[in-house]
Amino acid sequence: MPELPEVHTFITQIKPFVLSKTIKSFTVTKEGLRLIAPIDPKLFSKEIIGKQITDITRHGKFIIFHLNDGSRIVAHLRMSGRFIVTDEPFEHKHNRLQLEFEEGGIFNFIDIRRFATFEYINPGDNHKGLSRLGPDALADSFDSKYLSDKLKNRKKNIYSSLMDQSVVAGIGNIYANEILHRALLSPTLPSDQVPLITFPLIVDQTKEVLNMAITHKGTTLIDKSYKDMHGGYGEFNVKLKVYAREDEPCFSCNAPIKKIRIQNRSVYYCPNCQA
DNA sequence: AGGGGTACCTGCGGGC
DNA sequence: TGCCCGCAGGTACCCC
Repeated sequence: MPELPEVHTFITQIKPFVLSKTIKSFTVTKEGLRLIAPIDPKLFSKEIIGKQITDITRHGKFIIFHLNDGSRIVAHLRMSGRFIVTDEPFEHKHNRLQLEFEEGGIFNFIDIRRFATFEYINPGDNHKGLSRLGPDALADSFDSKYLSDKLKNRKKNIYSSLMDQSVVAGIGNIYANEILHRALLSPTLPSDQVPLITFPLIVDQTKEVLNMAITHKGTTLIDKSYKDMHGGYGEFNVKLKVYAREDEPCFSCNAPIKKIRIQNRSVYYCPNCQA
């Protein structure tokens, strides 16, 4: 499940094969239609063919392909999306859409569950999802003053606040669990009751966990749903301290890790360390 | 306004 | 073996 570090890894891996290349053709399968906007493949093609990809950036988990006329393609991998760039057509049951380049190479967007998105945005136009985002979790503007101001009147629990993309962009379930463990905070603590002195720790641990995960090319869980572009697995799972460790001993205090449900998601924490 | 619930999908593992 | 159920979870959108 791609969160910020996995998204970052995909961008880094495809950049050398995609940057400054010109789009020659666009194809989408019938099942891939629900990913794209505009949904008419002919219209989509018309908007992007002949344009050059000048940059690929990221805000939270959104991926932005910048085209040379100021237009953009905004993509989101959601739970199961991934990118693979190949020399030849890539046969895969869940290969939903492809961009072929004049200079050679094919960009493939694989997505088993078809929750991912791939949207063309005209120059100067807004993207709804992007415009709702708070600062990127790795941006300098995400600091303890920002976070404490943002949360001081929120009654919702701290776990939900960290997962709220309009508060901070890029944190998903796995890393929210890990960040709270390292900041010694109970996931159920109301945001407005987080001690002021703890905010620098939350911010520091957020950046440390995410940067560490980037170094390890992301997290691959037992179900192996995440692979990088070369089919490699992320290696951060060996560093996970609470996520998916129900009943296993806490590495700090040996107490069994507890699993609870918040907002219909599995949340893991040490009831002793994170009191 | 803001919070809660649910839909969107597919694969997989567990229980019977 | 096979079927059914629940789980995985990011975001949009509905409703109250």
